Amino acid sequence: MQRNPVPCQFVAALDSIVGKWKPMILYHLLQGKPLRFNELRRLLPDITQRMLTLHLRELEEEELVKRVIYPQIPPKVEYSITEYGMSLSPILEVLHQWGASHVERKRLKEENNEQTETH
Amino acid sequence: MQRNPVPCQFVAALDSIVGKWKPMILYHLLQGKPLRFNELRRLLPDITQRMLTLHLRELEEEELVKRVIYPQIPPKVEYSITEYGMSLSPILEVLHQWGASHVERKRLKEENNEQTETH
DNA sequence: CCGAATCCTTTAGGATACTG
DNA sequence: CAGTATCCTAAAGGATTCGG
Repeated sequence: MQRNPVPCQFVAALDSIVGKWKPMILYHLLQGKPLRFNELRRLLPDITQRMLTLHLRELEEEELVKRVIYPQIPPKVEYSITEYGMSLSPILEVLHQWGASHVERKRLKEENNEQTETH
Repeated sequence: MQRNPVPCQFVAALDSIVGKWKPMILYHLLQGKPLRFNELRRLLPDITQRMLTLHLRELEEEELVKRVIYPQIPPKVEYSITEYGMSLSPILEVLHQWGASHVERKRLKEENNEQTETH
């Protein structure tokens, strides 16, 4: 996208993670236990079937997530993290850390604002 | 956004970084040298004035970037990374690393595909 | 149970022209 | 030089319905 050879790598990385639900899907799968479609739905209460399918397909496409179909009636499909997907673990870890402190920082700031406003 | 208390921190972090040009703006400012509006434009050849303004305002809003106006004619404005913005450095570092290897991985895969197809 | 298909809304981003 | 203001397009995401 960008001529500049260095920063464009950020974009490549972010493309794999960005998507409204992708970090959360990866987070849950990184716990190690394979999850079925409806298990993921329950873990992500607000996601629609369509978005879950779309995001899982994209993650599968990039080989971050593996899809295993058990030929049964009723059908059973399990999603799990791939070995390559595990390499995202440090990224999500550091994102999570920073995000938590960022949220806390914002919260503290709001508190201060309220106090100075009411006095 | 999400009830689940843990993964939503990712979103908070990503919101600060995501945006077509934000990682690159941050990357350039993290070099340490304050940059003027048009200097940033030159570093990001394809960005429009509008998008540069918008993204800078958002980064400023989150106190990741500092804006200093020198009251002169012609006007001079300098953008620099804040101390808080520097805390993003490890994140961008790890994203950059992973992104680079991800791109390389894809490239190798394409190469293999071409070879097996032509034979 | 695990989706695909269709249609619709919202948001991000871009093109262009103008200004103190 | 460093922006605003307007208008427009494309892409992401959501709602709903249908099917093996």
